[in-house]
Amino acid sequence: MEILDKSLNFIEQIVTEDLASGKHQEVISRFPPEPNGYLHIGHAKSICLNFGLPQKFGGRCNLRFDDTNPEKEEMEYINSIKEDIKWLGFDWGDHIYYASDYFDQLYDWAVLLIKDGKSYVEDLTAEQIREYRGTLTEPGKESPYRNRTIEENLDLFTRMKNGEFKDGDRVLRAKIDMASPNLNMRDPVLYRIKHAHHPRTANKWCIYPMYDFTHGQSDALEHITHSICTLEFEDHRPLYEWFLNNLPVPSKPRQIEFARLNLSYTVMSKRMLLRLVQEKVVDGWDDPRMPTIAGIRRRGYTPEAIKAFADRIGVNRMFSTIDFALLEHFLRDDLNKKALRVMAVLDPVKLIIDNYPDNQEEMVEADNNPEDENSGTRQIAFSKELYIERNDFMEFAPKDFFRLSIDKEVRLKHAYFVKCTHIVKDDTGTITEIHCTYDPNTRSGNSTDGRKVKGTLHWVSVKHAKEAEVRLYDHLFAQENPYDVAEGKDWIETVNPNSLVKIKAYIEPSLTEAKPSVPYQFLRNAYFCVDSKYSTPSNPVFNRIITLKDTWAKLQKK
RNA sequence: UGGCCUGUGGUGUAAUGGUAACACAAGUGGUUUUGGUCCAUUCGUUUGAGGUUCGAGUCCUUACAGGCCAGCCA
Repeated sequence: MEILDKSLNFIEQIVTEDLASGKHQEVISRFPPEPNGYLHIGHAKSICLNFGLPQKFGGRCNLRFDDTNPEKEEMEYINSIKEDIKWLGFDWGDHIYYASDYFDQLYDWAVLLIKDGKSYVEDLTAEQIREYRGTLTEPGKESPYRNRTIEENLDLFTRMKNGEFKDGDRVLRAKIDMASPNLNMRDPVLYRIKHAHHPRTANKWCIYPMYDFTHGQSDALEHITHSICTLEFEDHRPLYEWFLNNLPVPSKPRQIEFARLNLSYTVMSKRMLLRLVQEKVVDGWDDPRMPTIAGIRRRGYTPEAIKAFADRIGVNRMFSTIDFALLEHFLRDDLNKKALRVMAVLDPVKLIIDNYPDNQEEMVEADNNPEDENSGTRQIAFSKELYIERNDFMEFAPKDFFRLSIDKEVRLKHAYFVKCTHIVKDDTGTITEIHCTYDPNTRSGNSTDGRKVKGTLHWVSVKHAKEAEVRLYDHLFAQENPYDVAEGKDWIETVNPNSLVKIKAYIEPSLTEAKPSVPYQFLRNAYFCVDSKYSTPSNPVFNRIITLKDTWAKLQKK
């Protein structure tokens, strides 16, 4: 067990107590996704928790697909989920399971419940069941079929399994308490008829167990010690325990609920994410704007940043919404350490050094990452004509503008000091050329006479630069809380229309060899990575992972 | 007008009956060959009321606020 230098969250405290009391020798958790969509950053929180516990206290975490609803589940999702968990850096070893592995056992237990007089076949329609269920404030009433004989129930349930009835004709229900203030205890449905092809059991079954009848027993079969789920299952805990207490299960797991992750400027509901995909608001589940693991991976987020984030936000039972800026902080923190610094100009304007020899070019040395002394240096071509960022020049500059202006001197990163002499504009008044002179004695970026400059600009050599498509991303939703929409309005209208802007940029030549998942810092601008889906050597595409903090932009807004 | 759960800076998380701490955000200074990084600094008596106690963010009562539940979804 590793040394715990940090206070324990409430679940870790429970685990610590269970280990200390001898109730358990190790912690066995499980991550139980339903393969009906892609995993998102909210799942990442759960994955870090469930896989983190055994890493910290000893034990293991099973991966278990909760595949009890064949109408919504697909192999594509199973595969993506496995890939995403691995990418985050977690390993389930041999412990991969499927709820469908337990369908036979579950069926036997359903029969046992019938024999014990604790469950019955229901003939009422779905709508009638709803009417009989009562409301939040009124008790339900018992079904006329509630007191069928055991023999009749057995016969009917067997015939349900044998496919003698159509979808929806009958269900199997537990016989608990129609007057319970907890709706989940008002004779919950255990099995429903679905003549559907299942991704794993194919056409073996036409009846499928409900979540409630599956989850706890699956946990018990796997000897899960702590079954961690989100808060909305809190009301299901009495039912979870009812099954464990009324069935001869091999172990008694404990369900513990925690609050799911909410993040500002995004949504975490699989239903909503699916709609964004289906209506092509985004470019698939792995669109770099999506909060899915696949999306943020393609965007260039790192597993380390996500894990540091998950660690910081903690685990509790309070409803809260985390500031997206906190996730961005951990991203920047990690990228700052790793990203190679390169130069690229996203909104170019030509800078011409009039006193630099026409056909001369020279190589200047650039450090790859000042945060990493082992990252080395590279050579960059410098010449008479360069591109710099349009917003690094201002014709009429305020005194706190450190960049280039007429008669002002700045440093070209890794190269020379240049001083602007004049500019050239076209008919519309747009600047087309910025003319400068350079000081040959400032090579590598420092003066010999002690002269200082306030500003340092990045640049690329016109002659040597390559073109690339650059995709600039912003929050997928324009408002902090996408759920906050006026009555009658559709949440999809809150999607940020500027969440993706594609531009053409000039990059330094070394970047044509960039590989996906390797982060770069385009100096003074943002972190980028090659897009794994669309980038090719001849047409490189870069995704903006996240901007650098920009104090100047902040000042300008005032 | 049922049941269950939760209330600590702007945001999120600690403090396990004994000096309210940390991170993010925001602001202000400093350093800097990235207006990045880094460093320093400012910002809350814990939802309200009552109670127990030498002592309460922590325990009790109550009010208020927020969340979840009436799928043959999970």
